[in-house]
Amino acid sequence: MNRGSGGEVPVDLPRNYLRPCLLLLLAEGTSHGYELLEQISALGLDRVDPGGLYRCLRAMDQEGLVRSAWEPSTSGPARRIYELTDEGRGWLHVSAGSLAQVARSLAKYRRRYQRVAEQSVPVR
Amino acid sequence: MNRGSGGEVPVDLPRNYLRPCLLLLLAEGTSHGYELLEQISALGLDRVDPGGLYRCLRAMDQEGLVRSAWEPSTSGPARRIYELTDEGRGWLHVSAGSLAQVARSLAKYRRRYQRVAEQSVPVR
DNA sequence: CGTCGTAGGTGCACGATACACATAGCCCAC
DNA sequence: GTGGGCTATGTGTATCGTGCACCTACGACG
Repeated sequence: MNRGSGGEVPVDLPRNYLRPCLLLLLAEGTSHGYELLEQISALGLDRVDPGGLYRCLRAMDQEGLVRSAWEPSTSGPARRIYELTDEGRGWLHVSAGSLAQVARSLAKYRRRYQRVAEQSVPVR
Repeated sequence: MNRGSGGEVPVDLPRNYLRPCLLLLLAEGTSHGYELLEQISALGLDRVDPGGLYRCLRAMDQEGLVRSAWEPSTSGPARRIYELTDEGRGWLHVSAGSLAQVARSLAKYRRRYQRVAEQSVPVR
């Protein structure tokens, strides 16, 4: 629902989807922001805003979901590497359950949508 | 999310989920705000804010996705009944496709989550 | 030198959401 | 007939997530 032309409808992922995605990637192994930025597109997020990603990581750091440390690099700027904490792992489980609930809701929507779609767009 | 206590993780439905839900309900038949408010919980939305719902309906009215008319009532206050337009029906189809894409993304997340969950929470 | 790729970050504005509150009509009980 | 409850539709406002633009810094390469 972008202004004006009734054209493209963006994919409208769940709110806060970035957080569980980052937690999941960090559950697979420690990493740093730039790398996560590249990996995250594999989860359906597309054109992730780097600023938002770094902000999200720092927020989770302050909340204790992740731990961070600077890692100097010989070739290029230093990286801040992130590691999942136990609390973050707990949060990951909870939000995975929450996302499963969202998926159930979407399935319910789909079933109901298909009923009305059959009538307005009959099989050919 | 809620600052401080890593407590409740709300279900975080897709952004703008209200719109496609209302369009779907209206595709099943004309209705008015109050009734939609009661029906919408069946789609997974829970504790929907009435104000937001009415605002959403009026916005869709202005955008031409729905048509509205006042219907006087013998028992109780008048209702504004909403009817889906052709444009709204088109929007419904598009957003249903978009939601399907979200569902695919969530499925991808789930598969990947289960891989890491198997390791940290082994089967018992 | 400039510029490209890596890496991390801020500022700001907009839109969706959440929460509180307002209004008005009808009906029933007291 | 007054007060409260249900139906029905809204407004006002704060908050928060998101998107876009922009900035800094380091190393390497030509």
